[in-house]
Amino acid sequence: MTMPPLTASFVLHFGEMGSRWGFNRTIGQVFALLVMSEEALTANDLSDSLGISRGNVSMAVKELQSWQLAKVMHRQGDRKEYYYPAGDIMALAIKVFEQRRKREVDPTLSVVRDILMEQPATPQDEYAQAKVREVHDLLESLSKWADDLQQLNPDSLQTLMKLGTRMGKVLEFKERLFSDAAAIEPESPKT
Amino acid sequence: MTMPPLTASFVLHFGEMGSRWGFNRTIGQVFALLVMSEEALTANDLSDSLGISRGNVSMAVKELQSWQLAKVMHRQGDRKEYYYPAGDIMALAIKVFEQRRKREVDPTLSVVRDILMEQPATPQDEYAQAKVREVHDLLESLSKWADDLQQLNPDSLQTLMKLGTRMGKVLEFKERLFSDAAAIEPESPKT
DNA sequence: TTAAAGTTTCAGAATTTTCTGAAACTTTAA
DNA sequence: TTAAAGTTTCAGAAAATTCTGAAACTTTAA
Repeated sequence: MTMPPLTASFVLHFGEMGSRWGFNRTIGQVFALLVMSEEALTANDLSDSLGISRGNVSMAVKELQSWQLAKVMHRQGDRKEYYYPAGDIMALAIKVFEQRRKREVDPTLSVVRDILMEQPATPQDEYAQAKVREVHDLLESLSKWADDLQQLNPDSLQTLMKLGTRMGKVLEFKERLFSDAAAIEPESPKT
Repeated sequence: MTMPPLTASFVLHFGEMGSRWGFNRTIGQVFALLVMSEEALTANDLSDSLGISRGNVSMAVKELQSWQLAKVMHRQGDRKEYYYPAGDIMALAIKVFEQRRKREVDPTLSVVRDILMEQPATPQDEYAQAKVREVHDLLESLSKWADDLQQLNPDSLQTLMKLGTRMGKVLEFKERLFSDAAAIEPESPKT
């Protein structure tokens, strides 16, 4: 089984990008090939098309299933497992995001929380802890925001992205109002 | 020069996370240490504190400067270079995002565009190209959105993140209106 | 039961990435 | 000029990651 040319170039590129996207070359290639294929593929199809070992394919599909990016199906009277992508492009992208946050943000958030529980031992530690708190606050709001966005259905997400700049305009206007108010009543108590 | 304990644990963690965040352990550690330090640090400070070679530090600070995450300063009557973080936590986070997009999304967008220029050679290629187009559209709106967000000043960003869920509610409401309208006038021409 | 058809595992090989440290280079000032 | 104080480079060593392929395992059906 050999890949049609356009598929091949996409698959190869996705393999190269794999490591930047948090998975390795093989996983990237397998994922891309599943997405590009109209039909579900067997482990042997993948192994042949990509020229990688059967064992490697096995690890890759396992990993993709753990990322919830691929699923398995069976065909009538056929014992082989057929792999296919777990949803449309949008759904897959959302899952990749979700997983990356889990791997990239959550562990840091947890370490950062532990550090904030500690008693600072030196003045430098006090400074460090203040910085860690900033990191904590930022990661936490980021994380919450991502949660919120993920609750949205894919269509709302699309809408939101299209909204883009206009959203920014609204916010800036709102903030200008606030700072004007502060300038007018400079001696009002801080709340 | 030895790091105070809280700093040390943060720095070590950041080193471990380094690779997931798109840079290696050393770069992660150097960056974290710069952020945690009240004073700017010399290459030797970094090398001593982190227990890594002078050459490695040199590469790391170079890389951090190329990411625009660190800057150099000099002190009166002192030839050494002193490194410090290029902005507050929020500004640094924004830069990390920007850089990651540049490294993770832009190359794919470019490959994807090339593929869309090609003439599909087989029916499979046609299917593949349709999928690639979906990927393209998604990446492009994502990229545009990120651009828009980056234009915002840090305070607006904070506000936006805090807005979180409520934003989603608004959008869902808006969409409900749309689909209701469609249900009421099912035979109206599509525009 | 047995064997055929398939999947998974994992030790070690291959590859890739990172790190060291010595040598080369640069800058400053005497 | 020269040398001291510093920085950078890069070949090869070390470490980490990925991949292979043979053996072990599982499932199904005759």
